[in-house]
Amino acid sequence: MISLTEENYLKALFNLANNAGEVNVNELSKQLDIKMPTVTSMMKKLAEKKLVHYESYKPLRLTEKGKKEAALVIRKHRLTEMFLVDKMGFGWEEVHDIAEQVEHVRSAVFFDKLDELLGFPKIDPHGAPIPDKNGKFAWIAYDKLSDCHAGETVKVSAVIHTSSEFLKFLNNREIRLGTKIKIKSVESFDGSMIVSYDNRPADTLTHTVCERLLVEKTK
Amino acid sequence: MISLTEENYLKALFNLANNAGEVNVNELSKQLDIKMPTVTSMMKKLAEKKLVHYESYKPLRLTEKGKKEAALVIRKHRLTEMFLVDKMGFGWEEVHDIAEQVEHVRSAVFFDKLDELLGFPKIDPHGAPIPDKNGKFAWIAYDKLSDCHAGETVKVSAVIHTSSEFLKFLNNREIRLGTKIKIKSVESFDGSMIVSYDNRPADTLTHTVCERLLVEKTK
DNA sequence: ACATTTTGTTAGATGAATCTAACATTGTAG
DNA sequence: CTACAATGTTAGATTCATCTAACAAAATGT
Ligand SMILES: [Mn+2]
Ligand SMILES: [Mn+2]
Ligand SMILES: [Mn+2]
Ligand SMILES: [Mn+2]
Repeated sequence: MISLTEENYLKALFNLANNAGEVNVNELSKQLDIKMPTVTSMMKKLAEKKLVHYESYKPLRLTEKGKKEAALVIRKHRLTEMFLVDKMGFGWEEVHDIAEQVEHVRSAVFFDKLDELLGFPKIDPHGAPIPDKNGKFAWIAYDKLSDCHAGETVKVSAVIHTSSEFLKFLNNREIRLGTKIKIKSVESFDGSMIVSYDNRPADTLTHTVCERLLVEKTK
Repeated sequence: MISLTEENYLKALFNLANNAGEVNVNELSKQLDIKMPTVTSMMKKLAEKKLVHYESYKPLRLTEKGKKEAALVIRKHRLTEMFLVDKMGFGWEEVHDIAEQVEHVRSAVFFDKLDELLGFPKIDPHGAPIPDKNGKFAWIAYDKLSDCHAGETVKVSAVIHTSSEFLKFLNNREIRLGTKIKIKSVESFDGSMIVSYDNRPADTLTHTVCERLLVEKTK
């Protein structure tokens, strides 16, 4: 049995590990806003349960079992977010905090029903993939808008760092998943882009914004 | 701030208090499946928070504040159950355990949205009233089927003791809210009733069943 | 290479919610 | 009215998740 608290640690570990596969105690501590000694002791507990590999002073790594359990929590989170947006009419900027709680509901039928009512969605409202019931992800390789070039037209496919503030900013600019953005020019000194989309007047997106938008190139 | 645990105690107190307004430590202990000393110490804590009146060896009573908070938890529970049945397609026998968890989600907008999507329902899937946002109940005075007489035709309006087993029994008999039951005869020695409804063959309902069905008399 | 900073661990304390064992009060049945 | 049963409280222990203070290891920079 994995407690609510343990589920949150596993999810945070998984999300931080994305590239290297390794996470520092310090990083995890900051991510969860929990002090390092608490994290150390929880890591020992999760190691007992064979969910993480733990050795003193070494970076943390999820075991295969840990990765699977983490993926299943992420599945519950993302199905919840999708349901809140698609079926309940919430904005994509409103759903994270609610999903952070609902993801801990213990009921297989509940999440199966969400999945079914949503038509077995593959991505969540922020474009992130929803793992299947075995915890397998269908990773999709998107480009950061900030890595694209003047003259290209791209489709917004996902957002990273999905803080409510950033999502509200995108709402103001009327940028959503699916928006086709034409890159007019790129300022080489600060990486900001002058873009147009949806017949709006040309607009500037800062490098910070462009780094957080994942896109697909359209030919 | 009222913890999840405290919310469950308040709800149990409220539900047990229905008539007398008073609840024994022992009753509450059994209801929650928590030992008496634990209940006593929680009562002292809730008394500190002005949610219950507590005096040693005296029956427990919710304060007005406690009643209101309890009603608001019940509101969240019942809105959740209603949503699960009406909007998600669960059976009325499946929803209690899920609602028991979802009721603790901390998000006013979430429950407001449920309420709105449901069209501000007044009763839950078991016929129980849903308190308003101020914790006020619109009590409806129903009769127990067991208090009705041969020859009367009544409409099932609510069920009490909504265990999954009892609800599945009603499913098998195709008895739901709204079913019109004609009382053919009452066995005086055991209180069982021979009834007919929905053009089904006459059927016997034991006293135990009749006590748990709340009905309205139809003229 | 050493001093300093950053990161990580150990030890011990705390608060919430639970338990058992022992004792106290209240209610009840002869 | 007394004895026994039922109910309730107190005291002390446990588990979980957290913290702070002190110490230890690793990384960094001059
Ligand atoms: Mn989220
Ligand atoms: Mn969470
Ligand atoms: Mn219920
Ligand atoms: Mn509950």
